[in-house]
Amino acid sequence: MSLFSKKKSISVQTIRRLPQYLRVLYDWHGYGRELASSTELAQETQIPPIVIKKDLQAIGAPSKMRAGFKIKGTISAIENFLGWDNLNKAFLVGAGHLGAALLGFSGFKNHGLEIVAAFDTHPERVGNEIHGVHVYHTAQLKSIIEDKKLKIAVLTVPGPAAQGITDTLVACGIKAIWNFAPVKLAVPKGVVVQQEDIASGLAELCACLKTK
Amino acid sequence: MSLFSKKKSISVQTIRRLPQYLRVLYDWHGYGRELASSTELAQETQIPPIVIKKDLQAIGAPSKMRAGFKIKGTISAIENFLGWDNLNKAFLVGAGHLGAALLGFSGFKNHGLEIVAAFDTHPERVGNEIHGVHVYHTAQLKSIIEDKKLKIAVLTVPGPAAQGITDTLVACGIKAIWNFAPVKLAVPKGVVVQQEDIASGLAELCACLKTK
DNA sequence: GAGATGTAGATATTTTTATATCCATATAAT
DNA sequence: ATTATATGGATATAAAAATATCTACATCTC
Repeated sequence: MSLFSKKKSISVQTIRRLPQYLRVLYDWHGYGRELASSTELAQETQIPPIVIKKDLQAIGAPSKMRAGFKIKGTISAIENFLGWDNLNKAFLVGAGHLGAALLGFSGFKNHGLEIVAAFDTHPERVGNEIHGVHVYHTAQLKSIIEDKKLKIAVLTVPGPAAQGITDTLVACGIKAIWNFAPVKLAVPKGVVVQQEDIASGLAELCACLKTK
Repeated sequence: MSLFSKKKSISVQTIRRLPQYLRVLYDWHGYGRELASSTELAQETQIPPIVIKKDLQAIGAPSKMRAGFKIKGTISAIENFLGWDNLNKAFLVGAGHLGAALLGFSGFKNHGLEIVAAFDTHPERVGNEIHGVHVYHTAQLKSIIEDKKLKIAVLTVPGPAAQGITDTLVACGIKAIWNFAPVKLAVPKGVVVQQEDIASGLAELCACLKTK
């Protein structure tokens, strides 16, 4: 029995469902509710109750046998599991339309992310503030990453620029990249890349339309 | 042996991978290449060659036994499967930051989507053009949907407004909704909703960071 | 207090998806 | 021509995920 026995390898799908639970639980918590059951969560999220039960079980959310799950405790369990209970300092590279949209999304504070800087190469963007976040020139990446101790990069540059920026980020010691460019990034082992591909969702929608 | 035997029920994951193949194939096609193998695609996309082989097999992409897959034919097969070989007229509701970013994304033309109208309620947005697309008031939804024979809705409104707009869209006969609001939409059977949840990807990234 | 009810917990089963293995064959090198 | 090689095709295996089933128990109703 090792210290690593805790690692039950929670499935990716489970992880992707957690934010959905969180949203509903936040809502209910705001109304002063204290307990919620899998079946109630199922009604709200349209996810089968058995799946919810297993997901919450997997991350060790505290529950009461008959009464369901404690809302406050479940929120804490999810936040803790995702590391959303304390803020990671992040920055954004590529302050174009999408970048600006992300900078304007206030919800990240609830998601463990605090975007404290933005970078771009366009002269008309550099030096401005977008939604309260200063835009630096990309040339300053290294110094500011070190200075502000930034950990997570949000990449919203055009596809052709993505790999070049990534190489710079890796050289700066960044270990986590949230990539919105439609490019598969090559990174050394130990660097986590989360690919956000808008086309995948559209493909799903279109395929569903065609077969229907 | 029915006529429906063709329906091999292609997996969602396969569908979500198709756009990745497409991007690489477009690129190679642009260079005048004619043949590509699973292993080559695997190198470029970092997807295991066996998966690629099965995916392309599943949608019936034409191939040559030894030489690999015909790039042109594979592109056609994917485009045809996804219905991306002819444009669907779409519109966008919610011309905020994210909406504007999507309107500025020219790539949709390659993805079977042509956004020909936008809607919003803010007086300062209504009447403007964003990236060449006119912004109408949401009150005009019904008439313009019918007038322009629009089929697909892209929903980029704030969460609280999403369900209300959805009800209107359903009443207008819209059958496909691409939803970027972090809300699970309730729709009648027969209406396809594709949920785009940015928090899921972030959760994946954070969980990956924590367990590493 | 007794029983009905709905819940989490644990386990088992099924389904889906990914991965591996072997084979026939077209191509390229010799 | 001959051989080596890399590929798609087909099948089999493994892994992952979803779903079902059963049990024990806390709460509620009467």
